[in-house]
Amino acid sequence: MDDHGSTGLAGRRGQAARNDAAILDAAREVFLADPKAPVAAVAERAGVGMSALYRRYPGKEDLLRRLCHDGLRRWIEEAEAVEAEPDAWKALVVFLERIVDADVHSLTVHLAGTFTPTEEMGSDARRAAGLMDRLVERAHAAGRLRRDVVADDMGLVLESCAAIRVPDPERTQELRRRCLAMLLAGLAGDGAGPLPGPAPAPGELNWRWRRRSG
Amino acid sequence: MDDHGSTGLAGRRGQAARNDAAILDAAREVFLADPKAPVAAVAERAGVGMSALYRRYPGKEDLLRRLCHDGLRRWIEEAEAVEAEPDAWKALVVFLERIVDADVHSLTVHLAGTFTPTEEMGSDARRAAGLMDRLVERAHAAGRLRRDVVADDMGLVLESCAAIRVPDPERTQELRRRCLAMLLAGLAGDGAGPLPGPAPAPGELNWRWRRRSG
DNA sequence: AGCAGAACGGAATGTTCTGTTCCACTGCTA
DNA sequence: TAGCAGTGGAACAGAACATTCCGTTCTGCT
Repeated sequence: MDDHGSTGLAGRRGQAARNDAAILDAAREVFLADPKAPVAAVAERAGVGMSALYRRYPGKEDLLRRLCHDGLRRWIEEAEAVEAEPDAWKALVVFLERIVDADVHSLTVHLAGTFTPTEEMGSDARRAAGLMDRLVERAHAAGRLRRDVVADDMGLVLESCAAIRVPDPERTQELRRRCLAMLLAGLAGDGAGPLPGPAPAPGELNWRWRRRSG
Repeated sequence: MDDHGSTGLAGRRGQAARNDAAILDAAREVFLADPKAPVAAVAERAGVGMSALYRRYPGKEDLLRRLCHDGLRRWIEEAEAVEAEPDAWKALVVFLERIVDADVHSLTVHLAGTFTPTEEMGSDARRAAGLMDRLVERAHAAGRLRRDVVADDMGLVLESCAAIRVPDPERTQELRRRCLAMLLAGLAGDGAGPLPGPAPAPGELNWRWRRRSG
């Protein structure tokens, strides 16, 4: 059976393929705005019925998991992409900008806790942490990052930027960039005094990932 | 009828007065953690029954409103308190630290949208904005704040810090302080380049306050 | 041309969750 | 000591939600 090109527009096959994407896009938008949003909201936003959704995912949790895992993979992808950049500081900055622009942090952090994670997600998360470590280490070695900043502080930075949200998505992105710029200016060079408090410990900001104790 | 001292510990009167505070404290904790939390969670946390709650507030919305308005008043209080500080930069920093420590920003911003605001709250909000303007203006005049930062950028800062949250409240406060310090270091002096994008417009970050259009 | 079934929209269903009310009880207060 | 303000917690009604089901459409293959 020929496929007429897998992403072609014609026929039922194309419709289905387009729905695949529409559902994922809608789910991203809806669940990023409110992680507890009802499934029906996703269907409505995607312009499809409930059955189109349940044909693809056994349940809500599976959709959430998929969304989160996709975000995690994107994270790793971006982190690997900037490793080629020779300027360590620029690599870090570009990476953070990309994560902030794509709203990947919310995807991987705020969605956690709404589903039970796979083992593969666990190992991917470890891999991601390793990449972040290296990125920060390089920036330190280049002397461009203030010394009392640790890799897990980047979690603080991303969490801060992801918190900015206004109804218009494009404006949201602009404001987040502005927030990131303020943080970066504070991160570079040595500030007036040392940063207060113990630095965030590894995994401390990912508490939503911990298995529910109830 | 004598009162034995209005906050005294003895008897039914004292019990009631203590419950007043317990309910407000519990409500703050619960609703800050999740603005959509059920009322029963507040009662449980406060260690009281439902009737103790409904005797004081006609409904959930009234409790939320009260919480938010209290936060707004606290905001104004803190802003007025630092006006006496002669060092403009220190005034701004101390103010931000106090707001972050007391988690007042979440109270006034994240709770909005869960109730319909009073007119008095509207005027208080305007008053608060005016105080922020003056605080930033002073810091600018003293040359301690980078020139392309506007008053509404403080909303960005507070939103960022308020987003940091871990299960332990004290640790949360430490991490927020750290986040604030990074932002302040970036805010002081002129950074590497100008801040990107149009600065946040007045009221742009308070969109939750806008009346629901549905 | 004609059939088998993949894909779909959306209403129906059963269940959980929540705001609010109600009632019997307690122990100050006057 | 009589009365009632104050209370705990169960009961209730209705909203919200994930999931299922059924009738329909239209493609892809023979």
